[in-house]
Amino acid sequence: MARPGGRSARVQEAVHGAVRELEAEVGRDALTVPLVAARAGVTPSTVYRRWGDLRELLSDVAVERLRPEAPPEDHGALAADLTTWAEQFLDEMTSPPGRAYLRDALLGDPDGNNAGRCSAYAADQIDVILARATDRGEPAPDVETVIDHVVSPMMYRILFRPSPLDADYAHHLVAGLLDGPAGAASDGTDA
Amino acid sequence: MARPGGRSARVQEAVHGAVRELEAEVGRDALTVPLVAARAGVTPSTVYRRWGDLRELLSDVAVERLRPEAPPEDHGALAADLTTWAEQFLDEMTSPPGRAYLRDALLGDPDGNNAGRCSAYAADQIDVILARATDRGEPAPDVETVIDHVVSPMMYRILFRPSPLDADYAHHLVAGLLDGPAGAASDGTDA
DNA sequence: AGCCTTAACGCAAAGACCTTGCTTCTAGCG
DNA sequence: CGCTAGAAGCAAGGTCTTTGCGTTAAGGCT
Repeated sequence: MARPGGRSARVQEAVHGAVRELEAEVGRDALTVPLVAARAGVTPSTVYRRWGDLRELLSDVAVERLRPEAPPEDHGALAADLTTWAEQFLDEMTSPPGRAYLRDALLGDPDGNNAGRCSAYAADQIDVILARATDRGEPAPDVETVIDHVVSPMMYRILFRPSPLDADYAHHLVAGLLDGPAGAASDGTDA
Repeated sequence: MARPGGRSARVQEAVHGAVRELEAEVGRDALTVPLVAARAGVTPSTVYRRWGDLRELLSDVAVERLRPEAPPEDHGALAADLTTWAEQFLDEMTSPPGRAYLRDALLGDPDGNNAGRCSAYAADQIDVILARATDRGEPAPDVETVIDHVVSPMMYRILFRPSPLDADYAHHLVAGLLDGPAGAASDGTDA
């Protein structure tokens, strides 16, 4: 049984905090379970039992850091909202820490739950943007379409390509989506 | 200095072979450096010195397995070639072993070389398909455009989404590219 | 052909990490 | 207030990882 309010929660917070502190102090590559456990004031076996592995622990912490802290900015028009969001998203994810968190989140993730959460964060943000557009009466594409045309290409290039990416690329993708073919209509994409 | 033809090459082949054998015999999760080394007939320290890490070794082996073994099939038309290739690509990558190799390849890859190689494999295959189309006189999109519109969405969903993917999705992506906006014209995408 | 140079491997010891059985603690419940 | 069970502490044992040093062998040179 989960006991969210008790000792378990305190331990989890202490361990997550220890990871964040030590990442800043000694660097991500120098982290070890015994080190984190000592900083958090728990025994290593506690960490191993709860997370099973340093990578899974780092994955948990990384996902926390990838969670957006605020809803996307409202610029009064779909194109501006999407473009700004995509630029900020790309900027965050291409930065060295962003890449590191992304890798960690994907890496220590046997069942894909954390990866799914990352994807859901982006989808939620996009959903807000599209809902605003609909409220304004603007025609808006489907969330899945935005993911296919904007999020996926950025992620693919971040993960697989060494070359750097700039805001122009994000702009180009959004323009290709909105000015393009099925511009504002949903096209029934589904996974 | 690299000494490609000598002992180094034999050791590398023996170790790679040991990984493939043991993956089949005991499963990927049961692999350890000492185990692989013993099977390959080398000492663990050799593996640690050359690869540094079990993950980097697995990454190397995984990239080898992701290399396409033959040029894409020629069906006499761009749409058929791309659709067939995308379907086969998706099928390979969504299979449990495909996902595992993909994860391993991305995972133990500090400088992104292996990820870049994976991306280059796909780009090369697409390049062949597009060159054929051009030779036939068909209008063909840019490689980068195909990557943005077809490869990236598949990869994103494989890596970040738990839901299964079928051939219809690949078909849908190719159709969206060719029937869509810039259908056959290059649009100058670049990383 | 035979020596030289040097990268790469083998060996072995030391240290760090991971696992696991058992005990103790504490939050929630009757 | 006592009970129950999930979670943490403790400690020992085993496995993995690192590292220094000697040896081997591939490639170059005369």
